[in-house]
Amino acid sequence: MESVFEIIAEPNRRAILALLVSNQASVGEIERQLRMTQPTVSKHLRVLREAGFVESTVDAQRRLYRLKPEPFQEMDTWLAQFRRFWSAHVDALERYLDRMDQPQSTRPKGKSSKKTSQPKPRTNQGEKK
Amino acid sequence: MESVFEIIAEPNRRAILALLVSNQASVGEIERQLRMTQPTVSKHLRVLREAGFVESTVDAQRRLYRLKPEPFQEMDTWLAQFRRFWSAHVDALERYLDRMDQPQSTRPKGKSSKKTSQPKPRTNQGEKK
DNA sequence: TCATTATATTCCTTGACAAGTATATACTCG
DNA sequence: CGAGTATATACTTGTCAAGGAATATAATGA
Repeated sequence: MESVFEIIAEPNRRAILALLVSNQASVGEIERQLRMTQPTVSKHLRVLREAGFVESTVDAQRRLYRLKPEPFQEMDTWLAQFRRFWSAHVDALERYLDRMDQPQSTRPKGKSSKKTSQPKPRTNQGEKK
Repeated sequence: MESVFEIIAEPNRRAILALLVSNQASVGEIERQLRMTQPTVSKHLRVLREAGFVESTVDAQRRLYRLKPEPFQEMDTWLAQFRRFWSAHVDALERYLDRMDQPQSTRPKGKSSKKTSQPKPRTNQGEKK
């Protein structure tokens, strides 16, 4: 359980994080809102705390948990290496759809401001099993 | 193995994705570059393919694998709900560091009451929105 | 002090999954 | 055709994490 990716692989932990994004919450509040048992909530919160996703402060007998930003930034950094790739694909899709909108011979107005070069047709190929 | 988050929880799969971001590659190339056994590579590629992270085309006896954008966009969408939160924190940290840079007085002494401290060295890079 | 509330922890069982080994499938070329 | 190459799959095993039940710890208030 070392990486941030393993931490968020667990659905209940993602639910807890999504809950905490709007407000801090106590264990009992999380327990009721997400309909999980109390030990389950506490155990997931421990994992999240040790991974730096949340921190807690004491309020009488309660403990209030709230998000910490660092692991999210780390995920975003990892994702960034793919961002250029996928946005290129989105652009290609946009150009394709733009062209579909136009009658095939004449294309009077350019909606997308990108370049309209089309060097390579997509390899559209089926999968089998 | 349902969600995209479980897929990328596995370090070898993340390595494969990171390798494919620059170029498509055959199973054998992945095997050599990442020093994994061939069945391990094939099995991870199967998982990645079924989850929509990669697609393959046949080139003689080889199969060339390349990335597909959709799951990355899905991750980005999930991450987006936290982005407002963490950028607010980055802004707060920046303001704090800006204030530290000022040689001015008006330094309140003991300010924080209860907080889990988090030592963070400042990496200097000025950026404003 | 005791009772109550809130949370953390321990023990146990179960299931998922990753890797290794062996084998199967598929394509190419002589 | 057979040999060689490239990839996929089957089967087994070890590890590890998630959840349930019970219990421990801690703070509050009477």
